[in-house]
Amino acid sequence: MSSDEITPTKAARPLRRDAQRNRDALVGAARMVFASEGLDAPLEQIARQAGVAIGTLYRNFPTRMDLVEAIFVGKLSTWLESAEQALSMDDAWEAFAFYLERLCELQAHDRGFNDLASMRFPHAACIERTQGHINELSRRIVERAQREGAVRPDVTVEDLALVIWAHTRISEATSEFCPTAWRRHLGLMLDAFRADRARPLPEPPMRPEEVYQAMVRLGGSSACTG
Amino acid sequence: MSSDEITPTKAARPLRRDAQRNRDALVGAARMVFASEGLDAPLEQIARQAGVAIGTLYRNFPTRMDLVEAIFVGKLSTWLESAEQALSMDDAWEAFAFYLERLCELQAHDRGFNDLASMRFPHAACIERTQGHINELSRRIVERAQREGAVRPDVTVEDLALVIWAHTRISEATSEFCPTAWRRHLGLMLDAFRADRARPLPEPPMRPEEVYQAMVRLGGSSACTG
DNA sequence: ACAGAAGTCGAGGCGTCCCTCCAGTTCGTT
DNA sequence: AACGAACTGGAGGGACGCCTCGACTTCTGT
Repeated sequence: MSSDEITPTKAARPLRRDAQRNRDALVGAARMVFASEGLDAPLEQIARQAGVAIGTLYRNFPTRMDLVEAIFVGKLSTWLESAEQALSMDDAWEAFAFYLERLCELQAHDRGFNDLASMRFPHAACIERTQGHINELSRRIVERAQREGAVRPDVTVEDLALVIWAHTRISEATSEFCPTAWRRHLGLMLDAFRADRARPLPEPPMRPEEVYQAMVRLGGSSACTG
Repeated sequence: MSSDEITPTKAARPLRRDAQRNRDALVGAARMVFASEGLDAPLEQIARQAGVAIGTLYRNFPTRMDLVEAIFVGKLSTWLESAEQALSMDDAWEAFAFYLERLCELQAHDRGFNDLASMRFPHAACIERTQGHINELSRRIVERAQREGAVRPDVTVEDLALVIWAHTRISEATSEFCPTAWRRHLGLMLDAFRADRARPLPEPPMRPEEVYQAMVRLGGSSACTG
């Protein structure tokens, strides 16, 4: 608590060298398996691929979500950084489009991240915090583009959830035989978001809590007990 | 083969009365369970809800797909009829919009149909045939609207698959807390399809076989062995 | 009312995945 | 080199879902 400021909870003495090796192998295996199978992949498959017994996995990551956090903090930061980068761009429409494209690209080849982006896990503090932060930035990206008249005024950041959900399923369907199909969908969606000649929408936007609840609900399936 | 022309295969003598009652109960239960849990719902849950033992379910419907066919021929016909109705409408854009709305409405409160619409099952002849037919009509709906300049010329019927997939996940996410959210997504997509707002798309359309393969792949998860 | 065909039940074998537990091994320190 | 703490393997119990099978029950035609 005094000298090392990283991870102030858990004084966590360094792992034994063999243990560290195993942990690394597990993280590597989980990265691959989650990417191809999604967040509810069998943990035993991950252990097997890491060349380690199941007990060792559970020792290092008592819950599935611990493993998920370990894997995805990085990619979640990348997402966040894309949002920041977008906000630093000059053209607000370019920024908006850039941001969505980046996000979809991150989702495109990783079913695990795909799941993660469309869910919320109230008990995974670290992920939760980042996602909240990202949501703030997303809102600013949308609002800025609206102020400049590039994005239609009747959408809200909640509508981005629709894009994320849509993208999830589309890339699940197409990743194998037609891995760039999502770009076409995104192109259509971008046209939908443009301000010029927008027709009134038949339905009010979701409220933020509704989106949150919906994402929690999706997360409920992958045992996320914290 | 001579007198009764209905279901020429399977001379199928009528069921015993109690057996018919059980079969009906199973169909009813399956309708409910598939609607709320999707096509991969546990069959034992269906049997339980029908007040019948699992063996009886298997006697009536040796494979899951037999049950699925029994449940969904009706809804599939409704889908087909909506397509026909659209083709009989005067205004091609209205027809296009009407058709998509109808389809999404059918999907909206039925996770089973939701699954079915986004998958193909090569071994389920009856479903397969109807879906092929629907696909033909969809193509004509799109092309007519394009000929009249209502729908942008760079889309194809294959792009409707994107709408279906998108809708699948969106209604899965929102059905509980925000059950009309899909209308907003559909509104956006319709704007995306309008001819007068189109920017060039970044990606060519999928080819028909690619869509087919993608849908077969999605179907592979729910044991569809015929 | 009876025989036999038709239908039903549900236990049980199989497979998958979850997670726990502890005897045995390996590491790092002295 | 030797000790104790840290770590590991993997058997095993529990939950769930699939599907089969044969003893039992119920219907229906005569």
